[in-house]
Amino acid sequence: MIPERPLEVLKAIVQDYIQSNEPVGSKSLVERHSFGVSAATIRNDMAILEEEELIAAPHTSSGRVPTDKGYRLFVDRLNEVKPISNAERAAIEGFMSKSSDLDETLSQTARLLSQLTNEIALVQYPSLGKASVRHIELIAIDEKRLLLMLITDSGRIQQHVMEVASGYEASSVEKLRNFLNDKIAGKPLSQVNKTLRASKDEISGPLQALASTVIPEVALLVDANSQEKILLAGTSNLAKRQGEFPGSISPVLEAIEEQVVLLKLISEMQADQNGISLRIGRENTVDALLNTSVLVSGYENQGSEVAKVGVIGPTRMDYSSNIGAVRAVARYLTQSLGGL
Amino acid sequence: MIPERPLEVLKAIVQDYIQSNEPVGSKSLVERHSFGVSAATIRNDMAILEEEELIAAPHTSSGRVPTDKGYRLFVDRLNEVKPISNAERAAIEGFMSKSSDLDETLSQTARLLSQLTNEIALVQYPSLGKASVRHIELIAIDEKRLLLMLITDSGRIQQHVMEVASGYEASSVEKLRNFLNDKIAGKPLSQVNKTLRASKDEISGPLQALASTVIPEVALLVDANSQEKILLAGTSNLAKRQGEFPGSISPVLEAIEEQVVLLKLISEMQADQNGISLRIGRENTVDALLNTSVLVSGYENQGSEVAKVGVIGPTRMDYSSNIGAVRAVARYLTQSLGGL
DNA sequence: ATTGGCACTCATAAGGTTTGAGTGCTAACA
DNA sequence: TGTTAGCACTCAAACCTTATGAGTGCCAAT
Repeated sequence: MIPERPLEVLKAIVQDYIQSNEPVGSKSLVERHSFGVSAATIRNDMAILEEEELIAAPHTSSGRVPTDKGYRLFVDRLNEVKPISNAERAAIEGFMSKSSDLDETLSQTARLLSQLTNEIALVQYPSLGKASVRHIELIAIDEKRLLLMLITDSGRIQQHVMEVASGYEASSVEKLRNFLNDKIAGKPLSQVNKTLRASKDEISGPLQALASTVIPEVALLVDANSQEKILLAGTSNLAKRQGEFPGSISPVLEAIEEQVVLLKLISEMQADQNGISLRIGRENTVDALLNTSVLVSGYENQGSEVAKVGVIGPTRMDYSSNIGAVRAVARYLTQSLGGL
Repeated sequence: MIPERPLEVLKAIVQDYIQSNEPVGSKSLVERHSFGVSAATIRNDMAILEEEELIAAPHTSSGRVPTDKGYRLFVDRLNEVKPISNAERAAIEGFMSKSSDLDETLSQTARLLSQLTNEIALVQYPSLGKASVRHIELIAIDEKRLLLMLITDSGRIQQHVMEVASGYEASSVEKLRNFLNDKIAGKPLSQVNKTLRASKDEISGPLQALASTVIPEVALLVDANSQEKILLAGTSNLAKRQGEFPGSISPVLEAIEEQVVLLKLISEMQADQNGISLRIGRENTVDALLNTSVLVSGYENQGSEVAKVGVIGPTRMDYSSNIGAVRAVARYLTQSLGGL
């Protein structure tokens, strides 16, 4: 068990390092914090912390830097989340214009969060695992093409233009639309395909040709729809803060552009009691994110968590502020979706 | 008038510099190219080029680097466009899967072009200046909300969820939809608002309440629709090639994220006889793009140019290959839209 | 448990020197 | 007139070498 003061020292080290991006030494620590003991004593404490691998020295006889484990302990036990300032609250409220449009709301949220934190913000589209079909729409575009739309109760709208054998009747389209809605409106997405397959045979006559073209496309759209999707904002923050990154930033950018990896990562993350989850440095299984922390919070729609929103930044990010910001934004987003 | 050999020297300088990213000197020039004259002679030629401000020396007695003016002359008079290789052609054809979906096609195009050139690729959404309404759709989502969709003949589909006073009738929605389509289907976007305003009074009875809510939203959607939009891909290429950039890349990234600026820029650009337009370095009026070149080509739909596609990269980009790639991709895109 | 003291380390900065690619010029040459 | 060899000159970059100083680790004293 680590005694009290060394933990305070760790806290101070994390704070100073986050602020200065310089390894911090015993002397500057006693100068900037009032421990009431001498530098030599702090050095002893630091030796304990190093023993525990909570801090490390970039090279012999330089200041110390928190390790991933150090940040972890800091976040879990020492960090007080900084509530967002009034100015920030105002920014959030002003920014989150009450659009009824899901796409707009989400992309605004992403931009907002990236501005608030100066990190890369990510917003995951509401998961469709539990979503169900609200409405399916079939619109004739021209003689050869139909527009197929799928609207889910989470507000997500997906569309796909499909080609069909020419020469269908306007009335067939309408009939098919009604048929489809009868069958699958209200049904959870996961059951749509099964239901469609089962009811395929109910169609007969002139509709059949059209139906046999359209139904597979519906299935495709449902599949595409259950695919998760992520929105990013503030990628230029990374470039701006290049200096704060050990090594090169380009693998990070690449990993982030690779949405699949990110999705897998954040879906694995388990929320703590505050709804926040955090992966620090190597805790991310992804190699390219070795030096980054991923901080996300779930947001809700209709009472249950549907997806995540958060930030990605260097491990030495300002956890206090960022956790506050992410939490606040997630809350506002939930609220905003509630009204939607 | 600049004599022949100095021009050849300029060409060689541009090529070598693009390849090596190092200032190029007289000696290495004679080594790598067969001018049949000595380094001293080349030096004389270089003096002429410097006189004309086609090349410049980063510092006294170092090699020379092309100026913007030098690149310009190179591109206009010396450069042979490198036709794309078979491998590249195959890549393009394979990549451009024949999706009927405009969004998909464009974002695929952007990714493709960024991979082909290793630059940042940009694709402008088809302009709506001359586009007309193909279809307008009004779909009931729930008691309080309608989904409004606008489909243009360029294939662009725009949607907006709007809130309406609850208690409308399903039949009213249908009537209003038919009314709207009667009025504006086939009309150019620019006339939609006027037409709607003019025909507002034709509506009477129970429809009126609904119409007065919906029509302004249609107008909004039309406006939003005529707003240009740009798609970017390969932003991480910038980070990767950081070293090739004088100064910092972050202002560049910021400028690029600021779509308005980009849009203005590319809309000002005039195509040459090959359909290609190019701004080199300072020719871009935007300060942040001082060290970048913007290379775009128009692409067509239904026989007339609708928007642009191209790349952004350092002034010392490989113009030969990039022009070829942009041209090819623009052609394939045109073709791909034709079938759409 | 805490502290002052001290030897030791090592990255970084500062200064000095070398190196070498590259230029500009001139005088000779074809 | 165009070309060339030759040479003095320049200057960034590479390479030393030498402080400087923040920082450590440890020990003996408190």
